[in-house]
Amino acid sequence: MLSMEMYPSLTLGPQRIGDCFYRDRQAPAHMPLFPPACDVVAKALPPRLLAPPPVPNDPTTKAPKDEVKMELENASLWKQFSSVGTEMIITKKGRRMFPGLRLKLSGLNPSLRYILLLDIIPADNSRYRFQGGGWQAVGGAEARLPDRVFIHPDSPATGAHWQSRTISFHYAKLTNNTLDSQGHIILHSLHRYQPRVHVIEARDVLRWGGGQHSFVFPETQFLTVTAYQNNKITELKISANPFAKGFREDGMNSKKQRDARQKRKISVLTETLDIVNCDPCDSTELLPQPITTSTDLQALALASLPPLPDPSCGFRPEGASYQDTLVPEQPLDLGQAFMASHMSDIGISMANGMQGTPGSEVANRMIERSDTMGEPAYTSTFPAVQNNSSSFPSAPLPQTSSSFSSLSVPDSSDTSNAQSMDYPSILSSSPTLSSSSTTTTTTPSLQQTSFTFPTPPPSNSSSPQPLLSSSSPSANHYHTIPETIIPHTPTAASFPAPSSTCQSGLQDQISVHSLLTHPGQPLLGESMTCGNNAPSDQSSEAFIYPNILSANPDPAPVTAQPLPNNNHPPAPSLPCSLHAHVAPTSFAFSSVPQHMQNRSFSNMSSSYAHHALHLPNLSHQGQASTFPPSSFTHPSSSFPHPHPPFQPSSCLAVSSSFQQSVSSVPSMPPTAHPQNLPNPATSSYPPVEIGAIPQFNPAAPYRPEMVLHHPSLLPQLDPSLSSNLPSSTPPPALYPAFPSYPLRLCQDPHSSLSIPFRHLYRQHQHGHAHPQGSYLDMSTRAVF
DNA sequence: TCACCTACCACTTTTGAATAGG
DNA sequence: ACCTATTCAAAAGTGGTAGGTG
Repeated sequence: MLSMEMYPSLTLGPQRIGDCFYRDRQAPAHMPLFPPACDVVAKALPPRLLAPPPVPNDPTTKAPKDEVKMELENASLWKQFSSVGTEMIITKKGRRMFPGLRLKLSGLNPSLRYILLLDIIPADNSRYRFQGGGWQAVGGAEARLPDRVFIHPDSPATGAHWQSRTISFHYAKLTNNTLDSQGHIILHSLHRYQPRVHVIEARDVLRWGGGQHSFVFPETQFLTVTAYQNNKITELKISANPFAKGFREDGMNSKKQRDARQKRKISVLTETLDIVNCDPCDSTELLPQPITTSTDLQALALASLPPLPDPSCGFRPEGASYQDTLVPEQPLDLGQAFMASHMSDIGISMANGMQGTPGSEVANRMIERSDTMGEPAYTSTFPAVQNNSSSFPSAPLPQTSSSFSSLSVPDSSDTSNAQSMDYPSILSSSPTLSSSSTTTTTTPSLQQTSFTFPTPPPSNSSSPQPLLSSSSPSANHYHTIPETIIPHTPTAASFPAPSSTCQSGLQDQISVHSLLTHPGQPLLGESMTCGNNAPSDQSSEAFIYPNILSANPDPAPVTAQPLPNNNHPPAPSLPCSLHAHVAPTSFAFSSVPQHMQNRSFSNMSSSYAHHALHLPNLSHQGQASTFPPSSFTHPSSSFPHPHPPFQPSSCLAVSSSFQQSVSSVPSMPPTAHPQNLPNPATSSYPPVEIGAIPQFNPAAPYRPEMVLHHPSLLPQLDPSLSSNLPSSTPPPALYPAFPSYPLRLCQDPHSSLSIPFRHLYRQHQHGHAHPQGSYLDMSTRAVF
């Protein structure tokens, strides 16, 4: 509604998800979601991003911009996961993220309209494998995939709208299908990623506004998997995700229940067999054996189960193997109770012939409870997180644990803090809990420009640590990338923690930028520590998700305030910011013509359509080599330091303009190695780009007029419009775009921005829009 | 042989249409 | 006739798991 009012011209205004969905359904699937138009969009976007309009004189925007803050509402939940090593399932059809990103925005101008985008960039250039209870880098990352951005379904909406509610990106889906046509965010399995949220001011519905802010929450980093590797993660997901309720101890789909069902089946079969066959053979084989243990029973049952009883004999030796697989763990996991439950179950089934008797259920539950209670592992493990015991036993992290433990600052006050928290209790809380816990908000780390945050770690809060613990360590500081950017050496590191350390100022700055831009690097962590001494522990290789929870307590909402890129370069960090900007800018859309910058989005409505805009590799990769895991600072190492442990809660504030963060990375040619990044001068990214940065370049090619009056978008929705765009003239790229996805830009400034939205709109109308949000494909693939 | 991916299962939650009541 | 509340069924989201693939 609101949106509608706000954007009268847009018939589709910000709709409810349901509405979008409905439309989608209505629309025949015949339309490809990402028609060429998407490319256009992508093309259009980047440029704009790169050079956000200065809008210096606009009083209305200024104040707010500076204070734009974003908090991660469910930070505590994220921290719980990150302490163990967050894993996200990706499937061909697309899988939602859990936990989802629940954010609180503040500092926006209530009257201005903003677009919220979510993109996910590689956190480093490695591929991982779960070994020895931990994640370890085992090689280089795979080729980049098309960068897609998920547009929050409410976009565009006023600052008042965004600030009046919790912003959730839970509708965004992740897929490993490189040919995905649904617009889901495409990721590689077994890679580490960092979600980013961008707030873009849309002064006019049609154009990008001057303000762009990017936020990164280190604790939201995750590894993509097609099947969970870490049992602790599975437990956390089950306990916190309502949809997985069935897998909880008391759920009907719990291991126990499933086993019980299986047993029942078996028992039924066995009974049947007994009855039917009454064959001595069967009886002797099955029954005689004392069903002392559930396992035995199962084994027996299983053995007989699959193939119907052989006339000759129901029991099959081979079955043993089968049973082994099934049974073995139960005792371990569940303990006696479990076994008992089985026994009871069996007994009942045997006696009654079946299941489901209430009594048995109750008994089971009782048992289960006792199991839970008794099960130390779960609780202990969690809490232990901080300790070595950590979830990531693996390896190399040796000290990490110790270091982490030290880090973990027990903030008594901070209950939210995972560390202090009782894991079990946490678990018990369901999703909602998350929300509650979520109350603890974390602020994003500044990515680019602003490094204002050296705020001391809030003590309270939640906190803690992000996966990146490594990165986190420097919470307060924005680490820039370590001076020495070491080529990534995948093998060594187990989750390479992003190096938190930033050593040199310049580099730091750069690194910061690179963080954003470069996936390769641990975004956050590194950038966080700018300048400080953060120890860079390159050794960090070892662990990825340190158990740390967090040490830092600081709740405080250290809200990251992204610096408005536009107008004000963060003074303090200026140098850094510059680099950061520069690099990014230059590279990202170097090719993009400036005029592009001015593009407006014609139809925001389109966003509803759920399209994905492909931004040419915004985030990705470039990085890869840049930050070798080794380079990452290991949190553990860092801990000892003076720096307060990174606070997860505090995010990196990336105030930077969206463009920077976004653009920079993507554009990096694969070839361009991170190594290059660090040094601006040397870097492949020409300084020239700097000018492009609005903040720095007042004269930036921002042309308000173009943007301002946008004719109603609807009229332009016509698909044909896209054709109008100057198609792409591929702007000369300063930096070769990622090979796979060459960036093509639109020449026509006027149309360019609008196109994306038009496209979106159109898709929405006709394509398979995503009910829950739009996706922008930032990369222009030949495919499209 | 192993690591990884896919499809399917059973379960739960969410969503929207249909219906009933005021 | 209109609006609101309730009910129900379908759709979608979950992790587990067997089987397939390279």
